[in-house]
Amino acid sequence: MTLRTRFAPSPTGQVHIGNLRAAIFNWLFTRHAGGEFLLRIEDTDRERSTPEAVQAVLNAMQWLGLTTDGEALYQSTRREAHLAAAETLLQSGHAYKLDKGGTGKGEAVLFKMPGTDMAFRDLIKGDLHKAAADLPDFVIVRSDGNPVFHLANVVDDIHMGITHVIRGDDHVENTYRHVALYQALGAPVPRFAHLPMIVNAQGKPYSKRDGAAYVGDFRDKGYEPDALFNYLALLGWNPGDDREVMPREELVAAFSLDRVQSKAAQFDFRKFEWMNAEYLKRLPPDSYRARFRRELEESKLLPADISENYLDSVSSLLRERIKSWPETTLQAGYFFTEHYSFDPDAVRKRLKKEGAPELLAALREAFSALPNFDAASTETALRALAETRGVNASELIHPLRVIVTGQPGGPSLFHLLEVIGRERVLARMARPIPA
RNA sequence: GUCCCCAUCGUCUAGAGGCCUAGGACACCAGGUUUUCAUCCUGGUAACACGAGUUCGAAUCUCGUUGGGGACGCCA
Repeated sequence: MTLRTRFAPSPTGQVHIGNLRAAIFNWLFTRHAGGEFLLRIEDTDRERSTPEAVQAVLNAMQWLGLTTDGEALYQSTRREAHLAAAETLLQSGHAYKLDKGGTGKGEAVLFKMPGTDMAFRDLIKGDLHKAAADLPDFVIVRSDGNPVFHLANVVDDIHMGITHVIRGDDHVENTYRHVALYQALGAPVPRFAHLPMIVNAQGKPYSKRDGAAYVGDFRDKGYEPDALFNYLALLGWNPGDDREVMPREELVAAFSLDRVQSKAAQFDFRKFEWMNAEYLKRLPPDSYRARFRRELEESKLLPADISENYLDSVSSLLRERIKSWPETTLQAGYFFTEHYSFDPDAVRKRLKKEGAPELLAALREAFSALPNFDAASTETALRALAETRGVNASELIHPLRVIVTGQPGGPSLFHLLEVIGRERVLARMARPIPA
């Protein structure tokens, strides 16, 4: 029998990282075992399910590289099968009709629990039990004729041949009902694994109030999908050794459910950002360049007539310093416009300093006399001037950086001067000190 | 309220009776490298919730306490 798992989101909004992690764990587990990973869209809640939300699920999975086997199954197309199962249960005496509480709305179909204590072995939490008294009968078909989640879920899992149900912690209590349904339907009971939740600093379920909570948030903020994947894989699971930055194949090879934590984990944004930076560093040069270009275009920083050479130079200067794309493009502005902004603190500290304007003027003079304007030449000239004036080189370096870039920090100064070029550098050095 | 689950540095975690004066990573602090910021290198602060028991020996096993979380829908 083929090992088969599924991700069964209900498309009622954006994809939450908790759900995403469930998908990731399912995927990792399945790929490790060489089984099949299926997608089922639980769109039976007509009120809340939307096509946009379905698309969000699909987009999220594609962005993260969560490949599925076969077509997605839409639960709304399975209504007849759900109802047929209810009929079967009615016939076999496992279910009965009841006007619960005398609503007058008609009769609902209730599933009759076995009336015995129940137990199942969770692949993550171990042996779980529940007393019969705590396992009441429950509705499987509403009085309006619509099947309820528990029924639909189990019937579809049987239909799809799901062997391992890996889902969120919040379904633990439902599992007894589900097990009873499988048994009453005469179907083999799958293995269950319940993932602990992702919580915020207060120990409550992580929500949008705690920061980026939806997959789309991470994509919009320019984070790397592989970094999110890796970080989430490590939230509640570890390979058993010290590895943390792990390529997809390594994650697949190392994954096992018995190393999944049974306690909730807190999403640590700082560690995630570190992970993201690790992935950025490892980006192959050509993908880095393509991404850099795209980011610039999207933030409207890129002039139409820019030369590929110039773009190349800028991207390699910024490359070694990037932590995130937004941060990078924020730093890139002054390479493409003369209307770059000035950091007020830097201006005050470096340009409004006594003697700075005069030193800058002298330096400008020295720069214009240079036969070549490469990094080595400007550095030599600057240090020579410092020597002559009897000041520390940094007395020239800092004001120079601020007047040319507007920023207190940045890439190697002499190299960026070379990239920007003599003409523009001299022009910038001659501009009045910003207020 | 009832039922269930959980409990190692601030955070993610290693640890399945002696290898633990508890290891790694992020964050933080200090020093070094650097023209700056970042990177990078070195070092440091920091945890077994508490109490009983079992044992020659407990972070690891048992019980209790406390704390936290989840589920209790004709939602999914």
